[in-house]
Amino acid sequence: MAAGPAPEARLLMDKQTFLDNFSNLDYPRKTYLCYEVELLVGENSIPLDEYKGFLHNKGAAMGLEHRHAELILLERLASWNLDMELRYRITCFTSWSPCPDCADELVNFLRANGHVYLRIFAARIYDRFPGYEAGLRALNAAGAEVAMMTLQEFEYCWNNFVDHQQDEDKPFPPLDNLVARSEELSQRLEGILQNQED
DNA sequence: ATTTTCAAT
Repeated sequence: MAAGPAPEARLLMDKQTFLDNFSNLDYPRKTYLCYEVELLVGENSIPLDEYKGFLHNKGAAMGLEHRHAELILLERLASWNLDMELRYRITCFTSWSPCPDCADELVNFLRANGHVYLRIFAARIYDRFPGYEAGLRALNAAGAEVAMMTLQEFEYCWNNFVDHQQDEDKPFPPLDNLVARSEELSQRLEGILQNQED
């Protein structure tokens, strides 16, 4: 077998895939999720690059199982067998915020794994199903940070998860209205999280 | 200028 890439070489996301799926001005019918893990040691955090990557939901090809992105993340997490004696922070950048069911699953995971802290930055609010607000609040109440992606997170993802070999493509191309839309969504999310409906 | 949402609310 030919020598493969070094173990630390990770697959990066195609530029256009990122732009198409993380744009907060569109409504793609799939979800991408970038994730990274840090080990928390005292006041410090150590990036664990072997647990850095991205995934997307498993679609609906006839008869095949479909699965939301968050559930795939939880499967990967389980496979890593993170040390229960240590503390970790998982940061996700997801193109759609978690649906109510996925929010429940994440809450269950957090309850069972007190050594894992979770941060979720979403490009858009997935408000298709009733209960999405309560789901986001439940996540928040379970200790997860839930926020919208701002320009800072878009740039971070671009620099850390996206393949832009050519120099001319290096800086994140600021999409029209992306920042304004992000601010709008952040205000809306803040309202959702502060609401005490349930 | 528009559109609408990880198949199946």
